Amino acid sequence: MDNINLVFEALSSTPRRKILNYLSATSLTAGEIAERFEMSKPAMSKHLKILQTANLINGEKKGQFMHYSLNRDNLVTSLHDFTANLCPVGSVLKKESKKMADDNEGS
Amino acid sequence: MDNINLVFEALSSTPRRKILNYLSATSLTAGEIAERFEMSKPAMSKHLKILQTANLINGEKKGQFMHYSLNRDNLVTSLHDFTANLCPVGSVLKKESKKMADDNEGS
DNA sequence: TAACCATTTAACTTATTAGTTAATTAACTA
DNA sequence: TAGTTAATTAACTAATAAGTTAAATGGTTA
Repeated sequence: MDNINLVFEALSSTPRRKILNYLSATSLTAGEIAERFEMSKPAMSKHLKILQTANLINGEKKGQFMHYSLNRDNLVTSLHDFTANLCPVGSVLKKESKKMADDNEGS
Repeated sequence: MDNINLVFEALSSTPRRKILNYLSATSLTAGEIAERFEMSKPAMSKHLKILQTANLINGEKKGQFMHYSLNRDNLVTSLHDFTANLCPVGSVLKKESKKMADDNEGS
């Protein structure tokens, strides 16, 4: 399956989007993530695998712990590429983009 | 179901994303869209309904024809809002945004 | 080594999704 | 009015997704 397909498949689940939100603050182990949900560890493990296969998160094994972190780059570029294909240059996307750039001017 | 949920649910299907691509070029009737797929009209009708419920397309009845068009605004703002929540201000999103703005400078 | 802990895999069940054909609704036309 | 066309709804089937518990894997520690 190609990447955009994997990305949208991964993002279609509310718990998976919630996982990404948790990981946007900090890296977490599989167990720490599971703690934040009312769901078994095996179920969580599947969600994490789906996110990792879509390249939206990275997993790194440290001893017996699996540390997961957000892969912002692939998330942003995937969604950006998708949107860009649907939006003719000079149209909505451009306005949105300019607005974003302007909003962040001072930071 | 809240809108972001509907949006990602709608976008998780390859045929539905393909419909959006067709509609990015021009508005089309339900029948014209169905022609472009190897799928029955009822199946297509369901996909169109899902996209409309997510507010990603608009449907307008003209006589016996149903004309569908892309709702770019909701698509772009939904994905933007989602991304913005996951990306701390001043980080990847900002770079992406600036890049987009720069790329479009001349247009 | 033996017991323990974190995580994943396997096997399975249930719910949901995506498609089909047949029937219905509504608009158009001879 | 009768027949045709466009689109949707209804009823159903098959494939997929999402969860469960039990078992396996691999690293840690007494």
